[in-house]
Amino acid sequence: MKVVSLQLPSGPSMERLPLPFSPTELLWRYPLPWGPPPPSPLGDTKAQLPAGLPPEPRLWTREDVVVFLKWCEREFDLPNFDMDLFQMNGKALCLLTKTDLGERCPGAGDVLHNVLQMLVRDAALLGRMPSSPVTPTARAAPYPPSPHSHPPTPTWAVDGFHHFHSAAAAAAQPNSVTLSPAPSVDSSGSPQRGDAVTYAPTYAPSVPTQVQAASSGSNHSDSDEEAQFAPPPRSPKEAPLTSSAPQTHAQHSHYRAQHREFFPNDMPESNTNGRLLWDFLQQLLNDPTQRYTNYIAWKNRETGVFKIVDPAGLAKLWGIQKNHLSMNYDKMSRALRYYYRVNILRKVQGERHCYQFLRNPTELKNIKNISLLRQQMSPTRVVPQAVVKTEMKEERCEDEPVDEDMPTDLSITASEPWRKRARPDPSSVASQHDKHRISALIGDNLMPKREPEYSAENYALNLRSEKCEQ
DNA sequence: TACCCGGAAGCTGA
DNA sequence: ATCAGCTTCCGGGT
Repeated sequence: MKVVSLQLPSGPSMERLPLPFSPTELLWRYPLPWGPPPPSPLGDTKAQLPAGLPPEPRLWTREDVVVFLKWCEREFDLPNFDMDLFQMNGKALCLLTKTDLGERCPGAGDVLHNVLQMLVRDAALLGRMPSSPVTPTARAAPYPPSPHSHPPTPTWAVDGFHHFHSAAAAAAQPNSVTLSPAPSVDSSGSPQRGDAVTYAPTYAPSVPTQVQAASSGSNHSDSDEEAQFAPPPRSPKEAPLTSSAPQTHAQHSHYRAQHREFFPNDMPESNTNGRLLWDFLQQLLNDPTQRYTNYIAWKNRETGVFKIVDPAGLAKLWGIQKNHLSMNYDKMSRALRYYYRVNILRKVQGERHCYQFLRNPTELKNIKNISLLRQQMSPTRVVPQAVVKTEMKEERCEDEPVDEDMPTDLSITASEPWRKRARPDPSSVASQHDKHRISALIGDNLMPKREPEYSAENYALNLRSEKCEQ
């Protein structure tokens, strides 16, 4: 993997860790490595590690761990930890899962876990991405809105984020995307303001772009756009939010209250924290402040259709999220294509960089749970590839319901069976990819084949029903 | 040329 | 050790 020189916040700003944001909060705070970070609401005086504490938690001694925990108690208004349960060095501490931490410090495990994860990640980022000034560049113009763009459909207030965002707004909590602290209990997000297609033409770059490109050696599709990289889209409304949050103890407490509201201890594993690509995309798409619409934006939220506005930029974000800094759109799109076969996504034909979620966030969220049942489920119906190709030649339009007999075997081109591309002998294909076939089982089991639920229509329907459930 | 596709193998964290 | 979910690379089609 190529090492990228990225301009990351360094020095004091990195030591003043904006706790208790998640590891990936770094990304959301500093949405791009090639732009300076926005002011951190938590980043000032209070939220810095005690002096002398190494920034890399895994290097901490037992004493350091104690110092850290004491600091957390103060800083985040956490109940006092039982230090006997933390007789360990930093490395061991970092190996504790959220559940482990929750057992040791009920009510604060998730906070502690997130803090640790962020520290670890920050340390890793610092270690591998020395800052390197490069020539500032600026995007000449925002991505032109697609002529097919639909007007905003500000109706998706359907999930558990609803109250969170309200609270967050009340607390002037900026950057509330918080991919990782796990609001992705339901990753859909629920913007309180206008959403959907906003290609964010309002952003006026005011800071130099800092990028030393990962793509200098990576695949096509990066370099050209890279030369145009501008700072992340930031809607004007973000600025006041970002800058108006002095770091106070009360706000730590407030954050904590929100945090716990979102991540009650009895459901610590019910999210993917943006670690999964679909979740990552959903959270960017549903960012309440619409900061990522220069990267990815809904074209039609009701039907789950979205457009990757800046493929290279989005891929980089994803790469940062996953610590694969050589990520590019080619690779990321491969991951997206794997979602075809499990009917999470499909390509919108004829439109570049346009995809459609075939499942709403709640369904996606449930995939994880349902997967636990896969062994109890009936085996996958295997459809011979040749048959599928014959059966499904007709191209579907974007909003047309998917064929009820959508093939789901992984060896089958489920996403676009109308493609007439020559394929290897189906029998040989069928004997391959056992590993991925397991994934297909999960997908299959999620999708009763007689229910056309993966249609755009049903996507919207599900959204509405979710609203009702709220 | 960029996008798009899916096969194949490998990696990583749980 | 197993598995999910990618990541990486690739050859080929549009």
